[in-house]
Amino acid sequence: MKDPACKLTPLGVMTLALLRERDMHPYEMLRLMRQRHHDKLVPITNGTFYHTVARLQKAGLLAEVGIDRDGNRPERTTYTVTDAGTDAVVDWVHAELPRIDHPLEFRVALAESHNLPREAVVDLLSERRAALTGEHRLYRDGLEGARAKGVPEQYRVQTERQAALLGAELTWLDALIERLAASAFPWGPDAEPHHVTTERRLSE
Amino acid sequence: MKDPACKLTPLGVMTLALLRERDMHPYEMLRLMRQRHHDKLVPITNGTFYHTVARLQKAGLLAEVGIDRDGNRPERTTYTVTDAGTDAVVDWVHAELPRIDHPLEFRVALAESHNLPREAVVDLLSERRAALTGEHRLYRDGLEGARAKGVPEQYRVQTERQAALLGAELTWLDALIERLAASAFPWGPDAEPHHVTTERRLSE
DNA sequence: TACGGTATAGTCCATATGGACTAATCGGAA
DNA sequence: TTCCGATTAGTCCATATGGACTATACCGTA
Repeated sequence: MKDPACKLTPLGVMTLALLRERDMHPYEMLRLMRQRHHDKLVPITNGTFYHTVARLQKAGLLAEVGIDRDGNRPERTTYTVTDAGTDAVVDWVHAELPRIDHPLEFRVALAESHNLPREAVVDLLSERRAALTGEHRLYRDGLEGARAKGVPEQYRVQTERQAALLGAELTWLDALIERLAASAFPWGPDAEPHHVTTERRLSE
Repeated sequence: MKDPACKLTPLGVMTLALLRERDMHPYEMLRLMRQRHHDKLVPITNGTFYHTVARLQKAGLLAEVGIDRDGNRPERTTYTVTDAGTDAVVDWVHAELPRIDHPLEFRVALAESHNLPREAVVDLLSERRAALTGEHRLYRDGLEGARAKGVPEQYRVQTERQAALLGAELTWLDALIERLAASAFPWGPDAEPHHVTTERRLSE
């Protein structure tokens, strides 16, 4: 039922999400993403990006809305996101938000989680917290066992780090869920629409 | 000078590192890595793994040492790591340990850092700490600015998480560097050789 | 006016990845 | 004995990725 969204890559999701703000041509999306440092979230290279756009179009998740030409520069095709594309983003976030493998996917899902209603996000993040707690215990037990068995510390540093980071993530997650559930701040695209880009427009 | 090691993938490094323990055939490496949960560190799929071995062999980093046959099952080629392969691991860890982009690569580098002498690791991790501190400040400043500009909290959650995790990593890293520098525990493969696998051997 | 550098807007290709598929053998139950 | 499923040991291919390359237009300077 929620199957067709399975093939989306993180960059694909970010592309669709960007187009929800307004219609754009590919190079403009590239510039925007880089200006907003979204390339810290996901590696964005030219080749991958243009391929992604082509794939999304073939999948019917975005569509051309016009071709304009500025001066004598190459034509630029402007794209818009389709209804299927909007649904795909929502479904993808729904699927990735509770998962604890795929750290990269989670970051993107979290960044786009405002596309879902507050209660859904609280539920999905609680599910994630449960999984994370289990994973944390697994690591701590594993380390305990290794220490007991006399595995030297130099072979455990990586696992110790992982356990420490899992702990930190749990702390952060608990705080977020609590604030979300208590409605400590507004949520949802209707509540506070993404403010329109104030930077100088690209063409003009 | 340290150039030829540049093309190594994380899985390639782990493969070479495994072969430093003893000669093995590919399927045995696969089993061992999975038994040791190295697939939590790096995704390990069949296709990728066998391709990786082939690539390493073509690059001269590992070499066949014999083909045996057990019963009537398919032949298994046993591999060993070459001197070039050993150097490549050391160079790769040297290059990746101080870097703060490439989180996956860092985890592998950390897991294999015992291949380097203690002082080198202290230096490289200190370099990493400096970079990490800068990144952390960047995030905190960015968040400060966003808050000042009135960017709604729902659009900042991902960045807040990143900042929190950076903080946790700094804390962990400081502790590790201090203990390493103070020689709080043994270090280096000569100090405490990796204990020989106690599990039941595969063939026999 | 010639000229070099940067911004625009991509294309192209070698390589890496994931996962479905193959094929033989072994062990145990009916 | 025969059949079923798991284990062993990979192969193969479609797709994704990174990064080098192209080509034009604009802008400031000498």
